[in-house]
Amino acid sequence: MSQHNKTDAVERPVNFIRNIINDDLANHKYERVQTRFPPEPNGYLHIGHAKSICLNFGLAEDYQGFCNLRFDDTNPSKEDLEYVEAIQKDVAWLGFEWHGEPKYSSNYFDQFYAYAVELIEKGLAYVCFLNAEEARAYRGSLTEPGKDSPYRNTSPEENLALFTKMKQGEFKEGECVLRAKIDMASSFMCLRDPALYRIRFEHHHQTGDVWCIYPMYDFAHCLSDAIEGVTHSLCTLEFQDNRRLYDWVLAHLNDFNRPDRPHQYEFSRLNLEYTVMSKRKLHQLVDDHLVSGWDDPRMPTISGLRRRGYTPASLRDFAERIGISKVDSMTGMDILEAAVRDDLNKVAPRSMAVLDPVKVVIENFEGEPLSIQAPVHPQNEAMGKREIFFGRELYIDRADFLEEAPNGKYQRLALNKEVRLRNAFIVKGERVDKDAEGNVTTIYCTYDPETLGKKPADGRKVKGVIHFVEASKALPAVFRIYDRLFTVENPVKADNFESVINTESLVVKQGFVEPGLDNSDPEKAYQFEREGYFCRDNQSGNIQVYNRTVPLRDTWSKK
RNA sequence: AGGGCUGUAGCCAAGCGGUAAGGCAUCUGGUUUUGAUCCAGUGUACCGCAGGUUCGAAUCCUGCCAGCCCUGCCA
Repeated sequence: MSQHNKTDAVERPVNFIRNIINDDLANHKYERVQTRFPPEPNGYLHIGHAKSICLNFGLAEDYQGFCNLRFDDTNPSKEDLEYVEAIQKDVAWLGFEWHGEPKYSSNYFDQFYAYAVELIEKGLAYVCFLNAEEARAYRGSLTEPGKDSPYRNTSPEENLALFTKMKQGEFKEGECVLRAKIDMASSFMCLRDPALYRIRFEHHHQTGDVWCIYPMYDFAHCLSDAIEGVTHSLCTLEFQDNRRLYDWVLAHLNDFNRPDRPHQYEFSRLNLEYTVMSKRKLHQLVDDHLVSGWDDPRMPTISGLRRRGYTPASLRDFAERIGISKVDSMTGMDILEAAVRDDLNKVAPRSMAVLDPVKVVIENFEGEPLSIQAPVHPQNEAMGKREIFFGRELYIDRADFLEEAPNGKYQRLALNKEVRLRNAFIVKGERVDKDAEGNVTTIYCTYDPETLGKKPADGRKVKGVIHFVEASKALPAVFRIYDRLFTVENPVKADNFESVINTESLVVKQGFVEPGLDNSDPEKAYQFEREGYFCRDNQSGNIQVYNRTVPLRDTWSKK
């Protein structure tokens, strides 16, 4: 019990929130840690949510507390069951377990109502009949104080009666709201008598039609935290001002005016280069058919990244690498890509695929294709062997052949030059056939039969290695090569963000894979050697369709 | 005089008065049947700027500059 820290050897990087928690525990402000991940079910989760999920659930794990999954469902006009289901799936896929059943803010609607009544009784809330435009005018501006609503001094008794009528549906939508009575001159705009409840005759996905008044975020969120016993309520920077309202509400309710009530802390949201993170923009991409859906592999959504081939481990590692702070930052894709490569390099079986095939004929090879046992992972023998073939007709990638080697650094196939075929023999380019346009149609080679699994006996050096597939056994396959969705680092800054979409963010290629991939599983990662990490598309059915997750690191083509 | 925040290497990010961690990227060697991996090495960071306090400041104080957020009956 002496340490509130780790349960295992995993050391997570420190951040200011951990420092706060450590202090709180040391000072006995709390004796436990409880967090929550509180998505609004109005869209799919993206990698920015993954950062928050890893933070909240990670803290709960490390401090042996727990973390609730709570749907912040206070606005029935924007929310949908489709999203609550998708969100649960994504959180679970990331590998986190929420505490007990999923929670909903709507579970607490009765309690919210009772707390609203308490505020009214204390003369701290009133029913206001100013319409939306009037309320805006009364609010003042950033530099001028607002004016008190004419309904501000209604008696608690009268307000109670009015609020009851609101609940009973006796007023029209927009006719009135319940407001907190705070300070119309506050420099925090959110403290200028904020609305607590509004009228919405709307069907709610959890509570059906029992309510026609719905609480606002600022009222519902702090109360949900307090009701659940959350200790550290973590959110993003734009809620910094709202913290004053969060504190005000809890401070004025008898149940929660205690030192161990929840406290809110804000960290900066994730911004990733060459993509967008706001739900509005993501919705726009989907609705305008700029992508195939929420799970388009180019989307920064968790479902998109999953379909792209990202693993839960890689996303969690990414979250750890970028850390938590309060700086407005723009994170580079390189960190995300480094995280997947690190994971996939360790776990992905190796295979060979030719994405842009050109035929090779081995002139001195006769007979049936030869079976060869190749390692599934050259650095991990425990992963076993796989069967590949070598024969008279092969495919290699067009990019791996030039009639004439351009310089001494060139390590691929050329006429009169030797190169090793990965996992097989050394071959030498002899001559080519071309079509009318001058494109190479067939490369004729000879192979050295003494070089399977060994270097040439005469000691000659053959530096290059290229990959191939044997033609008669190869499986036709489609490859989807993905690139960044936008052409600029920060699409939000563009005048029209649709004009800055990368038209080459998806390039489809037709080629071949090894026969062993016949029944590869969707979403399972493979390394196609020298090409990158790919996974079978989860919607491709019986056709071999592979999505490129990320190419291999390339320190050579840039030179 | 509106308020709330933030400014540490190309990008993330530790540091909380004792003289700048780490990751990514970069570069250089070595190993290698993936120009990958792996291994070793590699950074003069005016710690936003200017003053001040101190034996000593990225860390404390003052002023300035820059960026982000706040006037939904959205979250």
